[in-house]
Amino acid sequence: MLPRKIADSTVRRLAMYLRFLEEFDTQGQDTVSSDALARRAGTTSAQVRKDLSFFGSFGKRGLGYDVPALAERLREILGLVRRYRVILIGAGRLAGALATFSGFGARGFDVVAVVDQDPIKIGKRWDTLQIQDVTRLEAILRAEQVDIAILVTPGDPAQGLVDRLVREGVTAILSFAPVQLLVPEGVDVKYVNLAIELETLSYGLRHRSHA
Amino acid sequence: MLPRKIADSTVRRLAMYLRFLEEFDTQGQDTVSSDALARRAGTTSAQVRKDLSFFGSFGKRGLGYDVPALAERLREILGLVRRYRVILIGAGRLAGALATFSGFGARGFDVVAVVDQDPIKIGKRWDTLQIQDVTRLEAILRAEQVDIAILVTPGDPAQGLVDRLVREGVTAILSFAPVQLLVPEGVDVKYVNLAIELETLSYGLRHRSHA
DNA sequence: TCCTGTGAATTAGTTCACAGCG
DNA sequence: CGCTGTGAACTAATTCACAGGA
Repeated sequence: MLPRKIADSTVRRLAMYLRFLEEFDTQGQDTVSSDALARRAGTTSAQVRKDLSFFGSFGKRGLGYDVPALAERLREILGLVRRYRVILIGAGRLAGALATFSGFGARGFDVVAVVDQDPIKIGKRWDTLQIQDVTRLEAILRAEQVDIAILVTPGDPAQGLVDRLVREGVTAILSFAPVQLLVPEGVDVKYVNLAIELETLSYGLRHRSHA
Repeated sequence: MLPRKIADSTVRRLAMYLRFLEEFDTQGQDTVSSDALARRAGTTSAQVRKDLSFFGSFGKRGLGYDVPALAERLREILGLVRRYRVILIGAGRLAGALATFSGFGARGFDVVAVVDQDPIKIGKRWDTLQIQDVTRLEAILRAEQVDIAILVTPGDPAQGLVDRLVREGVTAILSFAPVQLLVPEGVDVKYVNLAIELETLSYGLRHRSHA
């Protein structure tokens, strides 16, 4: 039911399936086949069934999957039956966009604190959030019961900040900093690196046009 | 030398290697081993050598790689020997953060236009960029010789906008819209989906703590 | 019949291990 | 020596293909 190691790619697809199931649910569709779900998610029906099979059998042969039931199962699998408390490390423009992005809240992630090192930014408000001094990071992490940290800083200070997060027990980090972070076993870091996405597109432009 | 199909994961690592080579170069280090580069990039020396081997042999046995020379070769491979013209589709907060993010310019990507559909936003300026009406999209794409489009809209209008981009010959798209886009063969779409990153972290939190 | 669930087959990606060159 | 370059071995991920239940 909960096997040793599920591939990251599988987990990401589950999150996508959930999104599309919610869409189908809103449209009042109460049943869906692996094929329909696959088409929506840009994959194959076998992939959908295999992904789900790691966690159990949720479908009815000849019929497909019950949309709200499967959605609920995926929410459980993904751990989305509770809300998560998120801290933003860094208060630049990107952090501001993330802080005020209502989509996170809608999906169960609440930004509960923002910190920065810049005295000019500290004290300013973004909606109901006040930018706090990063020197108080440890106190904030404890007081706010933070589950997830989003790192939105330049590369240089990133590792030092991660060390402090880890020391306080944070085990889930989403980093926009363009550096490879060193973390101990048991700490999960996901990277979003926009420059690398663009460079990958650049590679494709060069090589597809020359093909 | 330029083999048929290089894995996306390989291309992304090449982009990372380039970043670290530039770092080494700045520090005046003129030679680097696959092992040192691997350590910095969070991978293995065999992986580094294999990744590079798809494109040729750039190292010296017993010595390693010449830092500036390998960096230059990677820039060629990735197509970063020229600059790219980027359009932002959508003028929300995230787009604003991207538009004014100097990191893109530093890596060869120039934001040359921003469009939006909202009359309140149209005409406003972000630095030197003026937000234009999305109805003029086709004209702008032609006038500005756009290479890459970054889609920063809600999910609903995304597919329609992509269709228009594709019709005008855009073949490289970076999408922040939380939907799967349908594009013809030859058009390359990369996705950045922040909600899915967070949900993947959520999965890890749930399953590691229960292990 | 239709569509799931799943072993088996296949393909893709990574790591090993060593020959060979500087 | 030391470290690259690369087939071969291995591991991971995807796809096939079909038995079997609704």
